[in-house]
Formats: sequence, structure tokens, C-alpha cells
Amino acid sequence: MPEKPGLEGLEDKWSARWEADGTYRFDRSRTRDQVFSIDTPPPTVSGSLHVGHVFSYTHTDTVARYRRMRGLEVFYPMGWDDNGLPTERRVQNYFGVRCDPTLPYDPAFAPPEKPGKQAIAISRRNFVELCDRLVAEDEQKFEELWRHLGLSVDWSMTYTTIGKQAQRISQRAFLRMLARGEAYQSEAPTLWDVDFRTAVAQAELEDREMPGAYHTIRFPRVDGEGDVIIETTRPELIPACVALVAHPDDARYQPLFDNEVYTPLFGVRVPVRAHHLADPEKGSGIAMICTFGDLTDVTWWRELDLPARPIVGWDGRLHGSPPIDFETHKANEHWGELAGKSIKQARERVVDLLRETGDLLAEPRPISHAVKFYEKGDRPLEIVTTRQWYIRNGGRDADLRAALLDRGRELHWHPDYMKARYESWVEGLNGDWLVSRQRFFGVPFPIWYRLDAQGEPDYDHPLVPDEADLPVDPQSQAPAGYTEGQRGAPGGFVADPDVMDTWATSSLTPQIACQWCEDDDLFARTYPMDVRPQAHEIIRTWLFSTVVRAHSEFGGLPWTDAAISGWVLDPDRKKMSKSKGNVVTPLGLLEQYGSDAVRYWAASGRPGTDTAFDEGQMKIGRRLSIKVLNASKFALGVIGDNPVPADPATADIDAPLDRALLAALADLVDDATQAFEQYDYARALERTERFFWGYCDDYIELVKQRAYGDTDDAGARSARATLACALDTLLRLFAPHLPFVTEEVWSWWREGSVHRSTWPVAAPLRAAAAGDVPDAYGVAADVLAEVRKAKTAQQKSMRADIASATVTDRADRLALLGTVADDVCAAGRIAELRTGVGEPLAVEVVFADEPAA
RNA sequence: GGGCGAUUGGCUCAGUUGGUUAGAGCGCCGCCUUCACACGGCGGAGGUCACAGGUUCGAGUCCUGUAUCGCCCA
Repeated sequence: MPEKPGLEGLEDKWSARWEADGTYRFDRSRTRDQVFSIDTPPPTVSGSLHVGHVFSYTHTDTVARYRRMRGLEVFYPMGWDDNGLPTERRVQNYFGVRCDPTLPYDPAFAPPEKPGKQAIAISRRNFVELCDRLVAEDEQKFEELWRHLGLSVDWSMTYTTIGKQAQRISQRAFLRMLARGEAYQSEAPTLWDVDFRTAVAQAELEDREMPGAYHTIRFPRVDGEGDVIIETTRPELIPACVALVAHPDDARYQPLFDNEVYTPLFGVRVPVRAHHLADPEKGSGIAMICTFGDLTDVTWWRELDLPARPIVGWDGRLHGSPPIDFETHKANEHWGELAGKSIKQARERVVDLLRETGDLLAEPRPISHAVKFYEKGDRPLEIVTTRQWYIRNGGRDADLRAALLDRGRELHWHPDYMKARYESWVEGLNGDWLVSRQRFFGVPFPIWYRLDAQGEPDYDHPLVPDEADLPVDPQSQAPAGYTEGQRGAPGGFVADPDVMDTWATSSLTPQIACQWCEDDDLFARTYPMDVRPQAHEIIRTWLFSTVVRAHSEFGGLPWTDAAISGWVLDPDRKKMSKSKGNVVTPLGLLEQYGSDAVRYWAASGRPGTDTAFDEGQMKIGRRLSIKVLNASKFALGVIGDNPVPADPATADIDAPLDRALLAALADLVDDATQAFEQYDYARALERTERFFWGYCDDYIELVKQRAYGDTDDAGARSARATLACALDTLLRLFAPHLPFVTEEVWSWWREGSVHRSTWPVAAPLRAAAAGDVPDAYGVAADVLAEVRKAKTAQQKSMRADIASATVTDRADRLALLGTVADDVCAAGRIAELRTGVGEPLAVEVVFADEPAA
């Protein structure tokens, strides 16, 4: 035991020891019923870890440590989510490169020391190599931080989402869905980010409030009976207009239905149609349908069976050639001015042209409206018709949707109300899950297409590899029966160019962590898993998609429980996020306050509840950690060489105060255990902390004198045994939250690691209390508090001697006080204790250095 | 627009199935110093539990409505 215990250096000392001793190593001789299996969220390594990560990962770690102490073998691997767009973006900025898949591989390529102003174009393979290199560095830093925080992860089982095994599992899962008809491809209008040049899934959308403007535009009627006036925010889409639409009940426009109008500038005849989605309240109540301005356009186009005249290309610019053959010279002239322009440029020009022709009836009226964005994107999404892969998720199939809703109800949610997020998302799905991305650093689709004699791909009969050959990169490997020389040649083959959405692989973390079809033995011992911990905002993405994959492959849930963490909010109650620039990096905090202190703050955040970033709470955690060290040191000094009773019931604990303390402790153990069983680590901590302060301020003070007695003194033996039992129990109750200080103290007097010791049980403590209840402890503490109050009021030291104290209280409480009077007198330095019946509790004192009244 | 959650002293939050004068920490004020802890100890002041109704012997807790804030989904 050190002379002056402190927090500094505990993290390094104990994380090294835990690693050396394999304290958290998973013992794979244990069977599924003896295992507690955690599906740890793989953090995105391209970002930096922030306090939000520390917050939620601490929650999981407390639960892991609790379950481990309960005797379960905890399967707790860490994953790194390294594939996908965030990594690509980081690599582009970090090295100053960009991927051009048309370039050949350059084995000698080395990135510049510092990124230049102009991005260097490199081949796909060179680009992927840089991605691999950077994520390896990032992952190392992440692991160091996690170890410093004290996560009880088995670091020998770490996986990545771009690793060979993850690719193999991801491709295998995809191929099996393809074989079952649960994955399919389709050419359809698709939400498209023009900067990233990739398709985007429903789950990745977000609405942003953007300034826009209504343009009032005249469409002349073909029958010459006047004009139809529409209002639109997208005038540049007039050349893509295929119809006008109004609500079927809208009397203003009923006479127009099935008549035709001319589009302004282009003179194309388009029909006026009726559809219930047209909102009579919006604008003039009649809208133009374009291919495609938004998702409603897609619905109208499909349901009204309209022609497609798309004008926006993958790059967000208007096509070079017109969507149809315009009939007039003027129309072609107008198109010529727009072709190749960006959407913004095209809009400005169209408005000018409408002004010139007089078709713009009023100056644009500014409004603010919700526009769909890719959550990582900078410009509004466009809708482009492309061939994409989809996975069935119930968005177009009522039976599957119902089955997935049932899965959501089967899952135990912590807190329970988070279930509603899942249900509202599943009920609101409006299409299947689009999983293909036109990107580079991801798991490729293990698919090739035959080329016919004209070199046209046959998309309907894709070529697939044997599962034994996975993972494959179809861009560099030829399908069975073909040679590399036939790539791209008529009669040969071509690779599917896309990679899978990163969620398509992340949705398999249970399969990856438990090594589905890679290690059947491990899989049988760990899957299905016990718990998915995660934050609430990705219930629609990660949690839901994981349920989809497990339901599809195994017909069951991937875990029994979901533990949902809240967010960390900055002091202005805004979510901490990189884009807001209000993130706090965790390493400095861990060093300043100590990991246990930061964990204390994190573990004080209720399950599912957003929590303010609060350094004050870390200070309290630090104070608590120091108190654990000091109080333990003192208690152990008093306990001396006396062993911890193996069973407190046989330890001659007979002093009423001691029995009452153990009775209270038994209640605490029950409370903390019940809380942890319900994933309420915060409640367990709060109760333990409260008890601990009482143990320090009241119990230790009350028994100090008695415990100093001789070894043959029964009261002293009772006090020492109780101090030891209580300290032993409290350390174990704190161990999940404060792994470093508890381990430090444990090492002073106990064998092994506290984190491999057993979680306390109430029964032996209650047996030792021998029917006594906590009340005598409560009365003693109350009276002691009154005595202190009296000393403070007289500005006396706590060590001031009291000649006599008179306690007024209820008779039943006075009776209890009688049983602990010696301890109370010793702690209060009271020579004579008198009592009188009455309420409320009061204590009158006469100090020794003043004359008696 | 629909759904979920929150609203408790200056601040951050507890408050288990409704049960005696509503708790804690921080901050504030005062006191106590070196015998575990000054990175300390003890004590004090401070709240019409967002608002309005209702159920009940009894409501911070249950029900209805309103307001404000946040989130999820349209």
C-alpha cells in the first residue's frame, strides 16, 4: 500500500497488467449459455474519437464488467468501421489525391510529403492501398485511447469492416440473399448525390431547410382557351416536364383534366392529370411533373404512367442532348443555352429566358422549404435513373414488414420507449434498401456480367463466384471459365463496378464478430448475441439493417437486448458533432481528471438520455476516485492483518451497528444488481456512491475508536470484520464503473483482479446481520449529524469534547440509539448521553470546556 | 402534420409500483486545519416539482389539456 495513494499512472499500470494477464481474454471453452456476447459498435476510424464515444462505450463497458463478475464469460471484441465514404474523403484530404478508376496501377506510387493544391489522380488500386494504410494508423490510435479509458475488450479479436474476413462474410451474405431472391437489381429513378456521384439510400437522407423561390409561370393551353398558371421552385426542370397535375377534387382544374398545355420555352405538349397527392393549398394548386424533381414526381410518373424525359446527369449538369426532339427552332435554341450547365446556372438562365418571353408572370417569391440531402452531402440530391442493387427490407412487401415489426417487439429495448423509433421507421419505409454505391473503398459486389457479341452486358444473368473463392474483387479477378483477356471484350465479361454501402457490411457485425462460416465453433458459442449497444439516431440504419440481415439468414434476432445510449450535448444543449465544431477530444480529459473520473461522468448519464458535457461531473468523479483510495487505505490500516471473513455470517459480527450496516449493504447489493440486470448502470452507480459516502462519513467515524481495540476485544473484531466486508463489497460494486482505482485498492490486500472476482450477493451479508435492519445505522448517523451541527454552530472543531448530549427522539428510535450509544459517543466525543422522548429529532450539547447549564 | 421524450432550488441531475416536513453534487455562504483524505472535512441558505383541470384519504409520481424545448418520422 503506497504511503500517499494517487490516481496518476493507474491507467498505464493496470492496462498493461490486464493485457499481460489476459484479464479480458475470451475463454472459448465456455458454451453459449455461459457466455455474454456483446455486439460492440465499430467506430468510424476516419473521424476522431470524441467524448460522445467515451460516453456510450463506457456504458457498454460497465455492463460487460458486471456480467463478467456475475460469472459469465464475456465476448467483447472491438471492430473498426473503416470502409466507405468517410475514409475516402479523409484519404483524399490527407494525401491530396483523388481516385480515377480509368488509370492503371502504379506500383511505385508514393504520396507527396504534404498534400499539394491540385489533387493527384491515382488508380483505384493505389487509392485503396492508401486507404488501407491510413486506417491502420488510425486504428492504432483508437485502440490506445480505448485501453486508456479501460474498456475490457479482448483486443485479440478485433475486426475491421474492410478486412478480408469481413469482405468474405459480407459477400457470402449477399450471395445467399441473391440466391434467395432477397437481393436484386433494378433500373429505377434513384436519389443521387452529384458531388459524391453515388446513389444514396432512404436511411441516409436528411431534410434541410433551404431558401428557395416560387416562380409563377404561364403554360398556354393547347386549345387556346387561355393559360394555366403554376408555381414552381425548380423552373430549370421545364424541359423535363411531362405533365401538370392537380387534385381530382379541385374544382378549379377539373375542367382541364385530360386537356393539354404547351411548356413554356420548349413548346412541348403535355397533359393535365389528376392525382390525390397534388396539394390544392400549395402554390396555385397545380404543379408540373418533371422527370425528376423530387420523390413525388417519381410517384406521379409511375402511377400516371408518364414518359421519362430526364435532363440531369450523374455530374449534376444538364445533358448535352435534349430530352426529346423539340419541334421549334426557338426551343432548340433555348436548349442550346442550357445544355451542359449546372443546375444553378441553368435555373438562372431559364428565369432570364422566361422573363424575355413574358412567361414569368411575377418576380420570384423567396420561400424557405425542406430539401432532401445526403446526410454527408453539400448539395441537394437529384434523382437520376440508374441500375442499382437492392435488398428487400419490407419497404415494398407487407408480410416482410410485419415480420420485421414483430422482431422489433421481440427485442428487449433499454430504455423501452426506444422501440417506437424502430416501429415508426419500419412503418414509414417506402422502398427497398439500396445497397450499391458508385465508390471505391468498400466491399465490391462479387458479380460479373457476360458480354454478348455486341459487347452489351447481360444484367439478367449475373455470374457469381463460389463461396470458397471469397472474397473476390471482380475488377481484378476473372469469373470462372473466363480469362483476364476477355474482360470488356465482346463475348467476354465485365465486372459490376460498384461497392456495397458501408451499412451493408456493418449490418453484419454479429456475423463478423462471431465469425459466421469462418469459425463454426466460435459462432456456436457466441451467436445469437446478448446485446447491441448503440446510440438512438442510428436505430433506423444500423439496428434495423442488422435485424434485416439476421432475420433473412437465420430467421431470428441477432441479439436479445438493445441498450440505447443518448448523445452528449454541449452546454447550449446542442449535439456535439464535428460539423458544429463543438467537439471535445477525450484524451486531454482522461489525463486531466483520470479515466475513472471521466467514466464516472459517462456512467452518470441515464440509459437513452442525452447528457450535458459537464466537467464538473468529472471533478466529482475524480473526488470519488481519490476518496476510494484514501478511505480504503484507512480502513485497511484499521483492519490490519485480520483476514476478510470468507463468510461474514461466521465472523462474529455481533455489534448492533455493524449488523445494521451489513443489512443496509445487503439492500444496496440487491438494488445495484437489479439495476444492472436492467442495464441501468447509472442507477447502480448512484446507489453505490451514496452508500459509500455514508460508509466514509458516518460508519467509519462511528467505529473508528472501537476498531482500534485489542484483538481479543469482541467489539473490535466485529468492527474490523464489518469494515473489511463492506470495503470488499463496495470495491466490487464500484469495479464496473471505476476499474482503475478499484483494481489498485484490490491489489493492496486481495488476490487476483477485482474484475475477475465475483459480483457481491446479498444473502451472506443479510445472514450476518442476523435479522437486524439498517435502522440503528440510520439513527446513529442522524444523531451524529446533529452533534456535528451543534459543533459547527459553536464554531468548534469536530474533535471538540462534549460533556453531555441530550437526544430527543421517538421512543422506538431512542431504543435503537441505546444499542449503538457507545459508538455514537466515541464518534462525537460525548462523555455522557442522555435521552428524552419527543419529536422531531434534536440534540442539545454541553461542551466540556464550558460550564454546565 | 404524426409520434417519442423532457420540463424538479443559480447550474447538472436523482426521486423504483402514488404514502409522512421533495433529495444529491456543483456553485454560493459559514466553520473546522495537519492523527485516511486541503485533489479535504462539517454545516447552512436556496425549490408554489412548467401551467390548468381531474382521479384519490393522499399526486413530483396516475389521467386530460396547454405551453416551451429536444429528437424521430412524414
